[in-house]
Amino acid sequence: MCGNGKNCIFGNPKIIDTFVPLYIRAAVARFIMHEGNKVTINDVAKAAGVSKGTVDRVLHDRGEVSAKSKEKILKVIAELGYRPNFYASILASKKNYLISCIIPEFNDGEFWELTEKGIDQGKEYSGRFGISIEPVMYDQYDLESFQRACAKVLASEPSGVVIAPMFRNETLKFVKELSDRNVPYVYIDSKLEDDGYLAYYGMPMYQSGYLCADILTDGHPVRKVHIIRIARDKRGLSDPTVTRRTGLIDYISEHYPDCVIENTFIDPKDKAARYGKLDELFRNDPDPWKYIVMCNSRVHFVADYLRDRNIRTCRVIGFDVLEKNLSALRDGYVQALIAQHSDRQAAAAITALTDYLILHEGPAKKDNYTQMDILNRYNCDYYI
Amino acid sequence: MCGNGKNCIFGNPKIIDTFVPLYIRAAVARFIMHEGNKVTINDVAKAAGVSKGTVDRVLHDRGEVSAKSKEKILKVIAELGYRPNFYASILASKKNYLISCIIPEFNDGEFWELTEKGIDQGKEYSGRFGISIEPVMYDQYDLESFQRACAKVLASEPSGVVIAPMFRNETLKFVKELSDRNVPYVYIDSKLEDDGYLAYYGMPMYQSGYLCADILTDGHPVRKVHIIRIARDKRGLSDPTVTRRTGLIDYISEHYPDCVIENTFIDPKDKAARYGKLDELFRNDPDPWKYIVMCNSRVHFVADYLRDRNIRTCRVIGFDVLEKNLSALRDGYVQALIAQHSDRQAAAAITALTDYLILHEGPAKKDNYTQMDILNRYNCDYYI
DNA sequence: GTGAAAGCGCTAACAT
DNA sequence: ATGTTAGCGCTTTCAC
Repeated sequence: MCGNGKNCIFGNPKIIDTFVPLYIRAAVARFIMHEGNKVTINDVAKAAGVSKGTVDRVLHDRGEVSAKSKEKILKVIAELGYRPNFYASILASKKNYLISCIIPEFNDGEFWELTEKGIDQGKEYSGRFGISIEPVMYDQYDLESFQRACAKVLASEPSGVVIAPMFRNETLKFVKELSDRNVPYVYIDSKLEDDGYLAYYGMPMYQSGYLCADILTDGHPVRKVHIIRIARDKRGLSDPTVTRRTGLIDYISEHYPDCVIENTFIDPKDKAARYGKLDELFRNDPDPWKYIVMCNSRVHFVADYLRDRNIRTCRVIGFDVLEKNLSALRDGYVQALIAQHSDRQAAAAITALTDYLILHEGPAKKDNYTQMDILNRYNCDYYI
Repeated sequence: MCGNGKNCIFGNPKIIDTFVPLYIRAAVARFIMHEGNKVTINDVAKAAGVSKGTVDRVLHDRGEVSAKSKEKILKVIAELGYRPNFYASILASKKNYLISCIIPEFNDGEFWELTEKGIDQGKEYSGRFGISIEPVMYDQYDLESFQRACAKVLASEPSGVVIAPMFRNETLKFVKELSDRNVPYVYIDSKLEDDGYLAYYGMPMYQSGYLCADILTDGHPVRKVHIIRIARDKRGLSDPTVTRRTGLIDYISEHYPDCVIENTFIDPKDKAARYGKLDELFRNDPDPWKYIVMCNSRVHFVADYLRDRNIRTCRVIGFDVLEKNLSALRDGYVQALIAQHSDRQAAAAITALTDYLILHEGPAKKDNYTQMDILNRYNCDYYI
């Protein structure tokens, strides 16, 4: 269970840091992996005057070693700049690592589909190192479903967890348990305020709202901005787009202090009601040019309405590369999409965990904000 | 030398395709890599009634096997869905693979620096599989320097080559030689019309020009577009941006048939002359608003001029994320940059070659066009 | 607490 | 042309 063990020398890079002078480490790191003269576990054993078995025991911190031997071995390891050969390790090991990925379930063409693709990409990588991946889905509108997912994951005793959190409190409880068990976890999409995660991969939400507002207004004399929002039937959910909306609103009030912001709530499941709301919006806004934005991935709802009503006097900005959004973009009902590679986020999360488990190396950066991609009809076909 | 050998079963996926029924392959592919019951070389040997040694010989096509045995072994391999365990393979093998990367040399902050970073990323990956990387630079304005680079690479007998071609004819000669030697090669940045490459990673150049024009004009009533170009002292070079310029010009003539396109050539090495040219441009164009574009990565030349002359009545679009370009973007002297992840291109090229050498798997797609990223002051800080 | 030894699946040198 | 065998560096019993 190295990699999780606090005292495992690989799990605790500081130990190596303490012993190995930097100039040696740089050199060692370069060639230890494969070139010629590597230091092997045998060399260490000899130099420390013990057997491989004992070295292996301290390497993986599985006890049954005298303090004296341990100290000696650690010292020799540092002096020689020994690094384990993970081919040999994997070959010889019967271990079966498992990484569980907890994400919302989805229908075809929805946002989380891309994340799942990323999980598959990550699986390909982790698979090479003998690590298997188990996706565990939950209903993002159902707290109990999330709890069940967490319980299931805990029961499977994973070596690492990737999680896209939607329920704040429950997630905090869950990751606390992971921490207690020394199971590393990585946030994707959004993160919480705890500090125990190995890494985070997601979009800078506030900035994405700010950027969105800039693209929406685009220097035009905008007097009113319509934010279309999803009417959520359930409460208690952390709204994943508040921060984005804040960025949007901040930009508007900074650059267009007189501009009015109007919220319209639509029902994703009731087309008639949705159209009613949008009709109302168009009836009440006298301005011939409308500026419309959606802060989530469902801008295709607006596009469908505009297509049906044959309205082309809007500037519409949305988020994410759903197929429906792309076709709205191509047809000119949406002027721009702000996209993110949520597949890469998921893949990066798995890669980070894999490297942590196999190489005992944490990611270079803990918080990784992915780039915000601006898509229009001319570059969207080369996306992904 | 498997992976290069034409008859090596891994080098020739069709052989496997022929023998293994699809439904078996799917199942096998899933678990062969690591889960429990793998088929080993021993199983194959037993089933074929020969020894491991013989199986290994046909696996790597190193001859000295009777046609009969070979046939039998191939059949058994297919039936059993045997796939080699590459940990064991690497562990036991003394082979030293080398991938050479031929790219233009550069100064700090120039375009190719990012490519070099990508090579380092790729190296990290390939390094794990015991493959070393050697970058070989050439002067992109000096044919002989390129020839020397090619000769050097050939002399080092690489197992694979990554190349960013600038000299068409010489490159064609070079890759012909590689093909003859069965050395796989991958193009990055741009590619040639030969067909022997394993993969290509680069930007869709024509489309990038088209996109650029769209961003430049942005719905404004544009009457003249200034293309700033680099005065090249040497001839015989294939201009890497012609195609991009064509895309740009096509867009303009399609959307702004009356718009005039004016070329201005500037000298990258002579600031005074450069400023003279630009002064002239500004003197001769009566329009207070100017539309300026550069099709290469040097738009910072224009930005510097505008900064010095304190001119803010231009819409300027350029390419690529040099530090100088980014600061021009932040300061508002450039309105947008069209960027590409040339680091990822290089890394992907190395990954593709690595997988080809180790796993004997070609890339999913041969031609890989990377996305075109639109950068403005609000999203550029999250790029890379 | 520690050491010895038997593999993991493959490669390659050496016999035959 | 084919079989045998000694490793590659590490993990994991099983003795002591």
